[in-house]
Amino acid sequence: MDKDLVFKALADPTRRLMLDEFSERKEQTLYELMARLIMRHKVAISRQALAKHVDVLEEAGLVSSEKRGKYRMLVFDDGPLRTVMDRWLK
Amino acid sequence: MDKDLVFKALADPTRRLMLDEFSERKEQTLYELMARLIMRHKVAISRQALAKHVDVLEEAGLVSSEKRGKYRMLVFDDGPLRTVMDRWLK
DNA sequence: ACAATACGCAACCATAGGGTTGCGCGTCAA
DNA sequence: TTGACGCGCAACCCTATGGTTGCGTATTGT
Repeated sequence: MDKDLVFKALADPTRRLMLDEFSERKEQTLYELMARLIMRHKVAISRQALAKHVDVLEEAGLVSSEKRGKYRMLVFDDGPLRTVMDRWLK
Repeated sequence: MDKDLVFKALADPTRRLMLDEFSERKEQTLYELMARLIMRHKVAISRQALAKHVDVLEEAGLVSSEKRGKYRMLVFDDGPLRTVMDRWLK
């Protein structure tokens, strides 16, 4: 696990909102996620922009994607978050 | 405490190295900190650049500065780090 | 079969942010 | 008092990155 990629993923407020949603629902399609961001957080964002954010979360190991038919199912993993902060809190 | 500012502060690798040093020595002058970054982490950085990073850490509440004569003493506070991750880890 | 849908890819734009250089101001020791 | 040192401020440069638009591809339901 590359901690730098995790912090890079956490740097953006939209991605942090995405993690908020994932912490409540571990599995979501990209469109479900977008709908929730719009409705619950009033985030105006395009599908492509959101897909880019998903890519960043994937590189950080916070999300894994799984092709299901024509949908791309996203699965949250909070593992990296649990380990990344041990650095300064001992 | 503004969590967004904390994540912004954590976004840069140089600032994370600074926190590494602060977690070992809570009080340091700017020059002490610079010397440690250069020696222990081989970071080549100017005083002004480092001062900017300190400003960001201060805005996040991770560091407070105290004027002592002509020196600026920096004091580390890990409080914000301890609370900021509760968001997704429950 | 075919229209709608979910998606990936690529080019492009605009801004944020990390870094540098240059200057000036206090502070302190000789 | 005067020179060296620690620092703040401001202008500038360059790259990373978040966002958009446009197009092509694959999958699905009717």
